Amino acid sequence: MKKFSPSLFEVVEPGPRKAHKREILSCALSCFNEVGIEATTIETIRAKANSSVGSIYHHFGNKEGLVAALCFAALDDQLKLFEPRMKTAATPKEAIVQLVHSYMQWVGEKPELARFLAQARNGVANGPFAKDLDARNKQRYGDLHKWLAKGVQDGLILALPKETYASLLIGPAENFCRAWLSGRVKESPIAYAEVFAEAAWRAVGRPTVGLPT
Amino acid sequence: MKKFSPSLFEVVEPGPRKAHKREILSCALSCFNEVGIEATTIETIRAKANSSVGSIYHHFGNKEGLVAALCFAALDDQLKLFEPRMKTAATPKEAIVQLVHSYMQWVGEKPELARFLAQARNGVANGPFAKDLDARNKQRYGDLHKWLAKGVQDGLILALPKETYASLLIGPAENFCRAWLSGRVKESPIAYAEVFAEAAWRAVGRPTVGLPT
DNA sequence: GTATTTAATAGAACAATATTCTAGAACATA
DNA sequence: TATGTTCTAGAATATTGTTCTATTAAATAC
Repeated sequence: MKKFSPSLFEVVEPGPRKAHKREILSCALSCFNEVGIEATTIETIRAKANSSVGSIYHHFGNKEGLVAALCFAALDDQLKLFEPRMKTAATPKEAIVQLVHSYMQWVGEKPELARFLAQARNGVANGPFAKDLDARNKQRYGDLHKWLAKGVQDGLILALPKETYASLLIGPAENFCRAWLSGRVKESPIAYAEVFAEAAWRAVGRPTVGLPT
Repeated sequence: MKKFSPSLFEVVEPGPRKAHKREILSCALSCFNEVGIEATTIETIRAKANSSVGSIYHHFGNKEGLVAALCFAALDDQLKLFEPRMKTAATPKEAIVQLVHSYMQWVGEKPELARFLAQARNGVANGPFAKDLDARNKQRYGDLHKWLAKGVQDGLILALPKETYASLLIGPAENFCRAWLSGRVKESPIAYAEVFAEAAWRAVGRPTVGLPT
C-alpha cells in the first residue's frame, strides 16, 4: 500500500489531465512489486486505481504496454541522477566512479522502481518495445564511452575488448543490487557504493608502477 | 526447432519410462526460448511434444512447476562443469579463475539453457520454489567461500565486505553473458573468459608491491 | 500368472484473465 | 453552442491456465 512521491510520474505524464493515468501507473507499480508482474491481473490494478479496464487499455494498449511505460519511467528517473553526474566528471576515473555511485544510489533510494525494473527489463528487451530500450541505452552511455576511449589513449585505462567495459564496470554493482532487492543481502547498495566504485576502477584502470595508493 | 543432446535431461529424469517427460521438458525449453515464457501457452507445448494437458499437469503440476523443473535442470547441468573444476583449484586465484571460466564456458556451450535461465531465474526466485533455489546456491558456493576466507587470511585477497565478493567475481561475467544471449554483443563469452577471469582477480586480489606481472 | 494398486495419458469441462467493443461522459476547440 | 476528440465505463468475447473424469499402461503383490 506504499505511496510514491507525487512527482515521480509527473515527469513522463505531466499535468492535471493525466492525474488518472499517473494513478494507474502508481497502482500498477505497487501491484507488480507486491505479487509480481505475471500474478498481477488487470482487474487487481483496476480495483486499486478505482479505474476501469477501458481506461487502462485506452492509455496503455495492453498489459505489456503498461509494463513498458513503467519501465521507461524508471529509466528516465534513473537518468535524472546519472546524467548531471557524468557531466561533472573531469577524468576517466571520475566518470567511472560517478557511474557506479549514481547507479547504486538510485537503487538504494528508489527500491520500488529498481525492483520493478529488474523484474521487467528482460521481458521488455524482447517484446515490441525492444527498439526503444536499445535507443535509450545507446545515448545514455555515449559520454562514458568517450571517457573510456580517452583513458585508453592516455594510458590510464587498460586496452580491453570494447564490448567488455560496460560489463566490467556495472556488472558487480548490478549483481549486488539484484541480490539486495530480492533480500539475499542486507546492507544497502549505498553503503557499498565506494567499494564497488573502487573495484570498478581496479578492473579497468591501468596499474601505476610502484606502491599501491 | 532445435533439438538438444539426448543426454541433457537424462541426468534429472533418467530411464526409458521418463522419455515422454523429457520430451515435454525439451519442447518447453524450445518454446520458452523462441517466444518467451509468458507468451508460450500450455497448448503450444502440448502440440509440439505430441502430449496432452493431462500429462503435462501430471508431471509438473502447473506452468510454474514446468519452468522451475527446467530451471533446476539447467543449474544441475551448470554444476556438472563447475564442481570438478573447483576441486582442482590449489590457490584462491585458481578458484576464482575456474569460477569465471566454467561459468562463461557453460553459457557459451549451452546458450539455450543459459538464455532460459536468465529469463526464468527472477520468477523462480520469488515463486514457491525460492527455498530450493536458495539451498542450491548455498552449497554450490561453499568451496569458493572457503578459498576466499583463506585468501584473506594469507594476505592474498583484499579484505572486503563478505557480501560483496560474489558480485565482484561473477557480476561482470554474468552481465556480459546476458548481453550476448540477447544479441547485444557478438563475441562469444568463451572468447573473453580470460579477460573476465583476470578482471575478477584484479577486483579482489591483493596487489603485490612492485611491477605488475 | 492373475489381481491389485499405482502411474501415466487423454481430452472434455471449467475458471480465470486478457482483450475488444459499444456507448456515453468530459473536455477542447471553433 | 456545435463539433470533434479524448477519456471512462462495463458488458461481451476470446484466450489460456487448471481441474476432472475416464482410460490405458505399468509395476507390485499374492
